[in-house]
Amino acid sequence: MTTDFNSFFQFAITVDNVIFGFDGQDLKVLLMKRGEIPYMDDWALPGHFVKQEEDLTSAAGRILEELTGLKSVYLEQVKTFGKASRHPMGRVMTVAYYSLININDFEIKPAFIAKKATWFKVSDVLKTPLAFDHKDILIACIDRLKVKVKTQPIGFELLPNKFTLTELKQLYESVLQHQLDKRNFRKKILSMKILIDLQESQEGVAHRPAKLYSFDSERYNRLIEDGLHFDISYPAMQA
Amino acid sequence: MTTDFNSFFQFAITVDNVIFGFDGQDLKVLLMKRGEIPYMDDWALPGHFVKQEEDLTSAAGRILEELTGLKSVYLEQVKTFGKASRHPMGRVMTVAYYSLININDFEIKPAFIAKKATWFKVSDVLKTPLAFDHKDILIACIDRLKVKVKTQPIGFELLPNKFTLTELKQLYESVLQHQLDKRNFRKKILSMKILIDLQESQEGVAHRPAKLYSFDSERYNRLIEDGLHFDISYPAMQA
DNA sequence: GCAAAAGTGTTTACAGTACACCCATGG
DNA sequence: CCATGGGTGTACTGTAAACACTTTTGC
Repeated sequence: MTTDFNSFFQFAITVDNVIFGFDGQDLKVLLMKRGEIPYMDDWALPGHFVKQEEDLTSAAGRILEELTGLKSVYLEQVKTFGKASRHPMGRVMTVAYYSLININDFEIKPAFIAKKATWFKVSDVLKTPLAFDHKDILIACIDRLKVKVKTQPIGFELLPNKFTLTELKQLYESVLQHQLDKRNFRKKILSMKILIDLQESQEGVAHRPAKLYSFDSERYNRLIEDGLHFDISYPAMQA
Repeated sequence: MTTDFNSFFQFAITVDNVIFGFDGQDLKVLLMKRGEIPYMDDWALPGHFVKQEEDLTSAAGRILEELTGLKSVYLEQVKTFGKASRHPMGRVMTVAYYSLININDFEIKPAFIAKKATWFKVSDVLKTPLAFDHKDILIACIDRLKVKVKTQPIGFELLPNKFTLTELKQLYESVLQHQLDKRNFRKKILSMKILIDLQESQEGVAHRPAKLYSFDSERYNRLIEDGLHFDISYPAMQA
């Protein structure tokens, strides 16, 4: 009975992290070039083994911080992948997380530059193979992000503190893969009253400068309690 | 390096399964009385260790089938719980699934009767303690079910093949914890044209017998491709 | 004929949609 | 003065919401 019991304790757990960023134009994902077998030289999601005394959530945070230096960013567990054959070196399950970071706050830590951590356009990565089952993991995280971004104000995590409405719209379009109508989008967002008008404008652009806004999370929380329905849906489409 | 690597392979993985049923009145969950330490004699979710050569998904299906004899029921992975301290006997992560079964199809397998597998009203279980972190797991599964049932036609999994519109409404009310307006609910469901009118009625009830319907999944799939939005939301409320 | 649940329509209000032109700036 | 993207309003349409009475059966 005891030996039987011990035989179950032979799994390894990894966390793989789909780190999303937004460059003002496209949704991006951070990949690393593998320096070891298996899948040597293939692109892979950043990830690592969970340590014996480490909470799962802490492991996810650790991976992100080791790589980017960022703490307390948006991090959400998505799904656990556990096919017996998924890892050639043994029985390894992986728990997929995704995180949303402001691409400007970020610099790749020196220790990881050798591993060629790089941003890729999500749409490009979907066309190329990745190590292990990382393509499946990426797809699961994209799908979750699409659902989540429509009903929770997490899109702001991908933007700088100060942003324009056009940037916000572009962000939603690149995540949802749908065009949004400019006037309807502005009307909807502004009517929620969850943005602070910073009374500032862009500078040095060769066109009428856009107003800058920031997200008012305290106000958002108050409004949610009063029954606000945050919902960005893409029936507001355009040809 | 190799020893280091092997040191990661000391986790055990379990699957815990929140099995939901519906008795026509309330949403129910199946619990088992633990016959061993830790948490001897406490109520717990059905679950078991994942075996070395077993896919995670297969393990979830196996647990369900061993207990109920049911195959190919609705089964969805929800979340993995991995606090280092969550299991007193060692490092055990658990992957939570929930499943939806038709309570009439079901009988507890003899091997499990000794373990006192029993249905409880979900609303009652939420008021009592459970073994391990199973309360957290249950809550996560309820939350997921609430979200899912609104936008996917999974509620039918909990009903007999033939059901009345009142039963369907009662089901949604017990899952969503909101009253729905009778006329608006009927109008909405029937306008989707995803139910087959069986041209039969209840028998032996002491009031006007209700018409029986069944869910037309093929038609549903066709309509979804044509852009049907399945959405049962509870703004259709009543005092 | 009474109790109990099934079944049925209309009106109102709000939110989603479609759509085109003027404005401010840099070069 | 031209190119570029920023910013604005209105009319229409469809769906959600509120709401009360009649019907059918068993006893």
